[in-house]
Order: sequence, then structure tokens, then C-alpha cells
Amino acid sequence: MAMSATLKAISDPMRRSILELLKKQALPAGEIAQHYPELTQATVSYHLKLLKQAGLITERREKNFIYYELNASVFEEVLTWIYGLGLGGKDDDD
Amino acid sequence: MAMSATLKAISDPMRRSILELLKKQALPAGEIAQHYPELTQATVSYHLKLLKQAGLITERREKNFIYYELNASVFEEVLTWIYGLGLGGKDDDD
DNA sequence: GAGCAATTTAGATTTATTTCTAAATAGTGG
DNA sequence: CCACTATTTAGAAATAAATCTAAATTGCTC
Repeated sequence: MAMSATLKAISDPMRRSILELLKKQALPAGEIAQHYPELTQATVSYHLKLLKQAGLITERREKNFIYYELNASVFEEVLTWIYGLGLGGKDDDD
Repeated sequence: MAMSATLKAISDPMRRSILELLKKQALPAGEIAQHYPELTQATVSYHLKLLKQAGLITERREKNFIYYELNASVFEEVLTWIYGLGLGGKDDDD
């Protein structure tokens, strides 16, 4: 299921932080890593891989950088699931 | 952060399934467990504990059963975060 | 309060995740 | 093609999560 990957991806604070970073603008991996001096570049690369696998980011090559950009459309499925549970959808069920 | 707990809780398919079960009606742990013959009752109890800690379910004691019921209001924070990322909320932030 | 039914807790095991260091790949520019 | 820069991959170690069995708890009911 795609939703498990999406949710697992954003259940980690570091990865949520990366997504927030990419909200403002697309960035190459190196610049992303600079925001997290406590982590190595390899670790950031690992998180990017998971985000990519979840479809939450896409990559665009330019010069010899790889720019990562947010793809929030993947959240559609999650939102549908949450709303389906009843939040905001209490129409006439009560 | 409360959001990590919420998201980690629903990143597991089993726990999402339990929430879906409780959407229809509150149920005691035993009945919940009956829906998952592949798991022991102790394991279901473990998942219920995590859901409870995340605030996604509440318990109500009646006779000698503990009825678990869904509390979808916890999703508010998650929804706010997702919308904040841009999905559906691209107003004039840039 | 003794016994019973529902549920949780403890402890151990297996599997998955996160992180690091070190090495490898891949694309760019001379 | 060679060297440089950006990034990933591999392999190992540490931490966390999911599951089981067995024992403990808790709250009715008599």
C-alpha cells in the first residue's frame, strides 16, 4: 500500500523537516544536509531516498546538482483516508 | 511532538485497520482481536496501547469490558501540517 | 473474598530503522 | 580522458518496533 510508505516517511521528524525546507524552494542534497550539522551527508541521502520512494519528493538534475522538490500531491490519499475516518465528514451519520 | 506519535501510530497498517474497525462502533479489545486471527491478543493489546498513547482512541469501561472508541480529532494537527505544506493551501504564501 | 473473564504487562526474540565511516558512482569542465 | 564536485551505496553498529508465550492484573458476580 502506498499509504504506509507515505505515512512512515512523514512519521520521522527529520524527514518532515526536510519537506518543510523544500516547501520554500527546491534544493540540492548538499544544501539540505547543511541544515543538519548533526547528521552526515550519507544519512541525509538515506532520508531523501525514503522520501523519494514515497513519492513525496522528485528530483531534477541541473548542472552537476540534483535538485529535490516537494510533491505534496501524494498526500491526497492520506487526506482521503483521514476524512473517511470521520474527521470533518460527520454529515448525517450522527 | 504529538505529531510524531500520531503519524507513527497510523503508519502501521494493522493500527489503521483497527481505527477503521472502530469507526463503525466502539469495541472491546477481545472483539477487536477476533478480527485478526493471525495475531495474539497480547499483540493487539500492544497496538491499542500505542493508539491510546497517541490519543487516537479512548477507553470507556462498561461491565467488565473496556470499550475502545475512535478519537479522530487528534488528526487536526496532522491536517494542519499537511495543508501547510501546500496541498490545497497555495494562497499567497510565497 | 473466591473464582472467572477480559485485558494488560514482562521478558525474550525477531525484524526493521537510523546512523556512521569508508568507498564507489556519475556528471562537468577543462 | 582526468580530475573535481556532488551524491549515493555498502557494510557495520546501535537503537527501536513488532511479535510471541507465559504470568499478572483488574473488575464483576456470586
